[in-house]
Amino acid sequence: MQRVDNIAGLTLGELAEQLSFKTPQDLLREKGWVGQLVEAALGASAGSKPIPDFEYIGVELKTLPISYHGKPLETTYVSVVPLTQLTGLTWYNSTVKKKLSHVLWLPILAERDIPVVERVIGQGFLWQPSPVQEQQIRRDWEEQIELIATGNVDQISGHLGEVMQIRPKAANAKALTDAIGPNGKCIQTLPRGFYLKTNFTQSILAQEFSA
DNA sequence: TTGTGATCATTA
DNA sequence: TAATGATCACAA
Repeated sequence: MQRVDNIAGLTLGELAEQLSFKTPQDLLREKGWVGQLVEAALGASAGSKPIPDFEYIGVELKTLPISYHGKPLETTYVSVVPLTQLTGLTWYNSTVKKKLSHVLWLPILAERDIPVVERVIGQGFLWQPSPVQEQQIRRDWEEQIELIATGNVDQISGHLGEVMQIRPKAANAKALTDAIGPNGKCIQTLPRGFYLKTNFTQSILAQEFSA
């Protein structure tokens, strides 16, 4: 958290310079650049391993792009959605519960008209879901996992879910993976991810900064 | 191919 | 203009 406090208020350009990162003109081709930068700054065990960013303390790091008014500009990716081998899968052993059990949120003032180099790092904070918040996420998870388990993955769209939705998460629309189809047969479908809706992350920010 | 980091950009 | 569906880079 000392590191978090130390980078609060810095622009992405300033932090990039400190770490010898080259700031891109835009994020068109480097959508994960900001996340990689703050991982390096905060000492997260980088890489694409399926473990928490800070594996020894079980904390997940999430940057959160916000508008001038402090509203989240994007949904927040949580994890890949399991589409097969769902037997025995419960909320309690789900990747979503694990990932969201402890999160370090790092707001970034990232309005689209601000050049990447001038975007400002906000005050990061640790968060754990309240009982109510966990119930909201759990309901969305169980409802949508049920659809997948019963072979109705293709009926899922981003409209579902009160606070967490399922959307494509793939290299492109041609990427396919195995899933359960009607009649229990194996079908090919787009890989999906769980995303926290902006209304939910906004409430987390409100909870943190209103107090 | 799947998982990590996400944002882009068209649609509703 | 917000939200959904599409997409980008890199590592293992």
